[in-house]
Amino acid sequence: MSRTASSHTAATSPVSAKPAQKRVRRTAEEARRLILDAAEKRLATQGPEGIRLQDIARDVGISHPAILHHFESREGLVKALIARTNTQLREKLLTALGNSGDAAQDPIESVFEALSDRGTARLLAWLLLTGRVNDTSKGPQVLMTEIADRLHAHREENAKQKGTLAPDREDTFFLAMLTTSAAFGDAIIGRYLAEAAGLDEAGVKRFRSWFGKLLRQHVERTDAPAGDDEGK
Amino acid sequence: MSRTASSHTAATSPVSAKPAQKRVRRTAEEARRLILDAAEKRLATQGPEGIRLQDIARDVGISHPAILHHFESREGLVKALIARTNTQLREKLLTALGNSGDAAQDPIESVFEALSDRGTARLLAWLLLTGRVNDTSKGPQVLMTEIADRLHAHREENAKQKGTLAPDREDTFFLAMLTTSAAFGDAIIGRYLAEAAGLDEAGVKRFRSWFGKLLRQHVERTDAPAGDDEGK
DNA sequence: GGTTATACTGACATTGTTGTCAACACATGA
DNA sequence: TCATGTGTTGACAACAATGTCAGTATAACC
Repeated sequence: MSRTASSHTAATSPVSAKPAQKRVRRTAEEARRLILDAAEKRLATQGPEGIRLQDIARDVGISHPAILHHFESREGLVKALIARTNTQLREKLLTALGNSGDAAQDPIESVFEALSDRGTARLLAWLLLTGRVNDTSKGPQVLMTEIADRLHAHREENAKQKGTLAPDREDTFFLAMLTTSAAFGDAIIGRYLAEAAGLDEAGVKRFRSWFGKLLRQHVERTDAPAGDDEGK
Repeated sequence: MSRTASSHTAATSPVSAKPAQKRVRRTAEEARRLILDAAEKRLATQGPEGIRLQDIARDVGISHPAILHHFESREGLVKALIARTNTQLREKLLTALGNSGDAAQDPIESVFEALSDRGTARLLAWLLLTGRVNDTSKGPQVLMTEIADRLHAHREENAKQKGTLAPDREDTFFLAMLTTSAAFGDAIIGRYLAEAAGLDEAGVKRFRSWFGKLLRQHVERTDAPAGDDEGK
């Protein structure tokens, strides 16, 4: 209640010698970037409870009100982090899939790569688990449909060229769904599974190409002219 | 500092009329079960931040110190929850896979079923994301290897009966890893993916059997005598 | 050099959450 | 009916986390 407002101004008077007041001042953009980087790292390593303003502030080397200055609130920081992660993922995936000309040598591994890089999937998994996706941006699920659409167009074109039957649209969606699910699951439990199975890094890589090959074989067979065992 | 210890004992004296003190008293086991149920529900819907003693206590209809009485600390509650979830999952999976005689009609769907039931995978995903698995029990990754071992034994036996080549051990592990990863990922993002793809409940079911078929075809081809395109 | 805008800080308020403690109430058995 | 064990509670302590605020320091522009 009784506000002792004098404490601050009183302390400003030259009590002792502390004139070396070198304060770092960044541009707002730079500061936001650094804060988001630190938050992302904390989140990826420690989970949601790792996003604490004080800790992040210490990581960056600022005081925690500075974070509030740039992001309004903790929730604002989280939303900004979601937005940035989504756009980053989008760019990564789209360039990885669409840039390399036609067939995008191995889409599956690209997806895994993009998601495992920096723990993006872990981060997104958290956002999905806390149900904070519908709010800000459209989220990864929309990205998945975009990619599925591209893939399907590609398959249809191939079919037309070869004169074979166009594949079922749902089949392509299932492919995309499986890949996305597997990538997310891999981000969460992959580490433990590999460890339990006694796989080293090369083994994990083998697993991914095994998966890629599995899907490729499926596509080849499904898109083949003689769809003999399609019905069963 | 100065403890006003009198407040409580003083209030006990008959100030007004409140003799209707009906207090519910459960067995310790029952109380623990109810508390774990409530915690599980909170965790599945709201994430780790949803495990708050006060909230859980309100859900059960008790006071929060009662929880501490049964579980020592919040962390103790979490560990008990992990342990229970693991054993439940273990029982569910093992009965689903091993009980139905020989081939366990469709192991993949059983795994999905077991993991999606009650949000078990969501719960485990949390525990994995927060890195709280190595502590208490062995966790789902060990369970995966057990299942993989069973599956591999089954495949080897089949191969011996048919006189074909025994499949690569790693192939079976990859099958198990993919299934586990996909199931976990599905638990997290499956809802959103299905929504984005415009799938209803029947569509989700189709997806799962599509996946099951994909794996079955792979097994059939890999275990076939003529391994012609195995190398590529 | 002075003015302005704003990134930034220290101290504090506020709120929420875990954990402690003494006492209470219900069940069981003597 | 009394004694004992223990499930249960309200009040409080201790601590941590977010958010507020007045005021400071730095960069840019005049």
